Amino acid sequence: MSTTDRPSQYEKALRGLRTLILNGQFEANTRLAETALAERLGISRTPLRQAMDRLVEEGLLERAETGRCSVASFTMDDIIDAVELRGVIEGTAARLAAERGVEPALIEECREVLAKLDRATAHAGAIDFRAYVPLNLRFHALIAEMCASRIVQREIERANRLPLASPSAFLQGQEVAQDFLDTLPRAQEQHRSLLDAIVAREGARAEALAREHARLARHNLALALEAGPRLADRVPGLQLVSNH
Amino acid sequence: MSTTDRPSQYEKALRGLRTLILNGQFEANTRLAETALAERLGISRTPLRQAMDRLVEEGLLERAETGRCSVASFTMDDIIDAVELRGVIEGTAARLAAERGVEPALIEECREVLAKLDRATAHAGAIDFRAYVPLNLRFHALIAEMCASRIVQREIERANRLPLASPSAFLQGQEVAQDFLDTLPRAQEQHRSLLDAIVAREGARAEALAREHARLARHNLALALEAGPRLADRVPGLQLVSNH
DNA sequence: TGACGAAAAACTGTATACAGAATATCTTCA
DNA sequence: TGAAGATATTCTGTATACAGTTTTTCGTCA
Repeated sequence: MSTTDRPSQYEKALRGLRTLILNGQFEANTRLAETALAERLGISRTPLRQAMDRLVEEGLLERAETGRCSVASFTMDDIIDAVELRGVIEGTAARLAAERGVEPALIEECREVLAKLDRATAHAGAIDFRAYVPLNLRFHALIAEMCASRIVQREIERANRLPLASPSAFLQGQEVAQDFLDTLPRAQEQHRSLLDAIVAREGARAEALAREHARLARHNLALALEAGPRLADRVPGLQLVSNH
Repeated sequence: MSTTDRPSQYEKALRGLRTLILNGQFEANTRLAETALAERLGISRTPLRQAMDRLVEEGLLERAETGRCSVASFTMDDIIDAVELRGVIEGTAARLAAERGVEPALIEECREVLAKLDRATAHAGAIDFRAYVPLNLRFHALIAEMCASRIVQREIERANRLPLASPSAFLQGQEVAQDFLDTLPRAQEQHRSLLDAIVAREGARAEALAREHARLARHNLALALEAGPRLADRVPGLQLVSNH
């Protein structure tokens, strides 16, 4: 179950099926048959069903009255709301961190991440995209840690699993789009302000900044859809969004 | 699977096990053995395991590295954070409802519920507790509906399942406690103001009011713990909270 | 007496069989 | 030709068997 053990059949099923769905191997609303899928993934139905239950929970599958599962489809509004919610919950973590105070070690690590992000985004013409993505993820994880609440942290993880809501949802395959790259320095400025607010114990400001920061993802969704179907193949899950 | 069908074994397992846990049949951190539980509930291990996975997801069970499940235990801080989060997410629903506008029929139904709640709480000395609980639940469900977002609604339902976080978590077996009954008229006034704010399209006010309203639950938690172990037997799940 | 280690028991993860329900196919009749 | 019904196929929900771990028990030795 951990990093060293070889993965269980359940994990194999979860990872495999999630990858199939996000990579667009099925059209939205496709009905999935357990037997066929189990064979395709090389496992039995038992762990596959476990994985399917989990993906229903995550929102990637929908279960009909009869028990059958189909691949979910999303509207623009769904994505917008999911991003809004992620912003709200991250904002709560930021506010609680500001209100309750944060361990200095976390602040310190966050400053280091910000410095590295600075280096990656300093030159608008030559942004180091490869470095950016994991650093960005780390920054957001640190904000979650700062609230020191396992309940809030748990819900942030969940909110990030909502389809296309995670901080890195639109950071895939967009390294070519210039108008997207232009948003990265702006995002980095928001990162800095957010940490400042938390350190200064300014809860309301921290919350507002986290929310506004999430709005960038909404903007990126619009950019991604403008870019046309060419991009839909490269942003995981994007082909499950209807009307485009 | 629906209301008319007889419940599936999985539903039987889910309901049965959840009831056992919330009614305090197990101490916090008790390890549960699947075989024994399945026998006790009169079903096989397969649907029981499904139910246990679900309860892990809900936070009522914890799964160890080895796969074993144990009954969760909560600290005061866990409950406080869960209530805070519920307030934040309900607040988002209220704000979105205000910002985006609400179908008149929903407003109308909400007004009727408020009127009935008025009647139930009008006389501080003779509060109709039996009527209050379902009406209160209905009011909160209506707020969730008003945002007209399946994503937000979904997360509200989830937030309500967080242990002891639901709007009615502390409305069980407290009909005897006078200082608790005293909070009900205050809650009702908040209900009214919240709907007013939504109708007036005052998003920020609606959000703030929903949050403050959730804080009442926190206050009730304190009251419940003050009341001592006598009450712990009557509020489902309360015996899973440590240090009291 | 107490710690260590081996054997035994119990438990979980997974595959599989089977029954009943849902779905698809085919046939019949207007 | 098209709709309706019957049959056949497929699929899901559940029970159960079994293998590999984990946990417990028991006996041994210092």
